[in-house]
Amino acid sequence: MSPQTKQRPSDPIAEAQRQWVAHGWEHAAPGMAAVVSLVRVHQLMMSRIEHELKPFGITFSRFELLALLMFSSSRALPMSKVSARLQVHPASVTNTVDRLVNDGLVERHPNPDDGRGLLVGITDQGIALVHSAAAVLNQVFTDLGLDEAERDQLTGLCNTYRRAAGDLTD
Amino acid sequence: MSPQTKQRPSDPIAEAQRQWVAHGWEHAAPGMAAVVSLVRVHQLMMSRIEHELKPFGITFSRFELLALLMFSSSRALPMSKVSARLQVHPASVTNTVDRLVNDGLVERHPNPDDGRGLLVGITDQGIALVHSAAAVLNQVFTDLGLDEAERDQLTGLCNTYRRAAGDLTD
DNA sequence: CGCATTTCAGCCCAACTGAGATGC
DNA sequence: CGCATCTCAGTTTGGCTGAAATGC
Repeated sequence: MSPQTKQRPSDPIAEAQRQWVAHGWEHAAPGMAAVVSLVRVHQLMMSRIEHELKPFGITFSRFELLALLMFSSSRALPMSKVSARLQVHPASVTNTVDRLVNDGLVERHPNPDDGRGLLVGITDQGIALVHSAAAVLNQVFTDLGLDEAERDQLTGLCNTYRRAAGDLTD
Repeated sequence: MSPQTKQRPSDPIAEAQRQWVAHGWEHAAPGMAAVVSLVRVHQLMMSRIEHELKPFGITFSRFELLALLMFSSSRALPMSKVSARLQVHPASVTNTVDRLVNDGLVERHPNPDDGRGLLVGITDQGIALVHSAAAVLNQVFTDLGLDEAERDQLTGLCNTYRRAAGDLTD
């Protein structure tokens, strides 16, 4: 490679913003930067979390489902409630539950209150796994790389966005 | 369904945070809330963006690739550079480029400077598509639902996180 | 020679759609 | 009856790995 070809890594997002401005889209450039930055942070966080969870043989979405069940009063919930709480498509819940059943972490039971539905319950093995996985994840959550004020500011801005998007009942 | 069963939608994230505290993980609860909130905002933003792009027959990652090419001096880049700039795996770039070639939006050319490599160049059709799609997306970027100060604060916090994660060359 | 570039086959995961079975 | 719940089959997307082809 020729000299100068190996340029400084320089932030791809800052570079994109510069191009946006150069192209006459300066009014949209800061919004674009905000979106792409958030996408990037999401990617960094998720890959960190998935990396930590790998030894446990679960993904973050599976962890979320297990944690949800563990915290419900009877350690079991109807599929429909799981879908609503995790805000994922019912067919995706079926899919995730299938995998967790395969690994012996949850079980399906008939719902005594509604013959159409099923309950998903977490097994003892699932409970044990959530505990060890949570120990590791809580470590990550506790040391995000932001101080407490910044972390709460971030949460607050997310809430502002969610409210504007109609994701919160004001 | 019995009365009271149809509860207020109440924020699933706030609920999770309550459970975290109730379970003795109060030190990690705010970090958990920050992460899950950001994941949720990412989901909301992406589904909004993908919805806007649907009429154009492209996804956000394809849009990013097209925009990158359009802004490069010769409207073409080596695969390796695309991979570095978009921070995606080389095999994923091959995949995305395949689809774009299929739709006539980009073309592969031999790289005159390096016989091993290929250049991906955007076609006239690709340029036209980026222009119309950008018009719609810039609309979204301009009106995110945050005011300018909040939007820039969000970008700033993302940068702080990225720096802590080693994603920026300090 | 060792190294870089790119593709390819193959895998996993998550999401969605549309159809159907079952029971309220 | 219409409606809700859930599964199932099939498609799309993206991301990754490991091996091979090519040329520096």
